[in-house]
Amino acid sequence: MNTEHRSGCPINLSLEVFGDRWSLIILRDMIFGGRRHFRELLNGSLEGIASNILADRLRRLMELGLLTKADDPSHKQKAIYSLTEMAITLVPIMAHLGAWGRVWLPVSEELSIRAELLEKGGPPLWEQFMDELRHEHLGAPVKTPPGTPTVRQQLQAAYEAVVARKAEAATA
Amino acid sequence: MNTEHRSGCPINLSLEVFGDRWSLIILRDMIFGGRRHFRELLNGSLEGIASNILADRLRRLMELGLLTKADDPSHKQKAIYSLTEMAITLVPIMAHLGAWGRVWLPVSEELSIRAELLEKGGPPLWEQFMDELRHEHLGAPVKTPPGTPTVRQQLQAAYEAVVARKAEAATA
DNA sequence: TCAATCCGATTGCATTTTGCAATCAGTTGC
DNA sequence: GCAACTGATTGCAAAATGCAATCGGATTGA
Repeated sequence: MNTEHRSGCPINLSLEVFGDRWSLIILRDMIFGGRRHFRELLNGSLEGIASNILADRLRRLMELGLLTKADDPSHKQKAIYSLTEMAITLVPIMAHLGAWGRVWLPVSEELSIRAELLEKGGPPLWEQFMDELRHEHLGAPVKTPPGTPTVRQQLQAAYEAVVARKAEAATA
Repeated sequence: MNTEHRSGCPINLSLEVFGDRWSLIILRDMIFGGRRHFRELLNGSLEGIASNILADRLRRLMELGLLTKADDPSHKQKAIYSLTEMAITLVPIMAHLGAWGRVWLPVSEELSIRAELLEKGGPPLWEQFMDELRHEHLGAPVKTPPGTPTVRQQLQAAYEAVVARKAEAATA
């Protein structure tokens, strides 16, 4: 990892981590899309990341301590990427960024419903989501009662409801 | 302004605004450093931005609606840059970014004291700061009682106290 | 008056980063 | 055996960045 920094300012250092057009997109897809494999990130990305950029950013995010990589026991060539605690604690920042974008930028309705729910849920919902991510990626024990729908499931259901409603409105 | 977007996702759109190494640095210096002129931003920047990059980013931030530019009545050549409401509402994101960076990145003590105070102050302090910025940049009426120290003054005083303490410790 | 300084930029140029398409060698399922 | 899929790598053109020098106009100080 490169240890030369422009300054010791927290905002500058954060920007040295995320100050590009792809790193946060990859983390978004892992956090909200549940993606763990190279191909899932490559083909599932709405924005169409190139494979060389994806490989470079995954390597860089590992060097920075935001991701780890492990072998997939089911496939000798597959790698599973996991979020570290450092990356999981970005959830509140993602929520704020989404909320800000929803107010000021030309977001699409179906893609902003998740941001809306996250905003309305506030810190308690973010904490629940972070616990779920710790379970998925770090093997931490689950804290929510069994049977509780996961935050990602709730967000996904809301997204699909909007898509279905818009499809119905279009055919009606 | 370019209206082609990679996707309508709020996080992606936010990244299209801030996904570079300088835009947020400029906004940070305007918000926390109170800088309004080209030269102040050019020479005051800890990270050493180049003048052509600064000119390009100021133009871009104006196109995006985050800044406005006006003539300085005291100097026919000077331009005054002002934050818009869109930029002022970034304060909570700045606070979160600073808090995250303080935990996970090699920040310097004197440059992270502001982030620490902003974090401890929480949303009420952010709101007070945003009101002050609305007064400075948008001409909005002040809401705090007269005589109350401004948030920027509080942050600056804390910064200087750390610098003074470290200087004393170094000579002792 | 007049030179020095400051103002917001602009220019030229070398380096670095990015985006895109094609390709790679090993693994898997059939 | 063989096509499809795995995580990447390579080559190359285009764009962004970094740096130093410079611009014409405005202001300042002697």
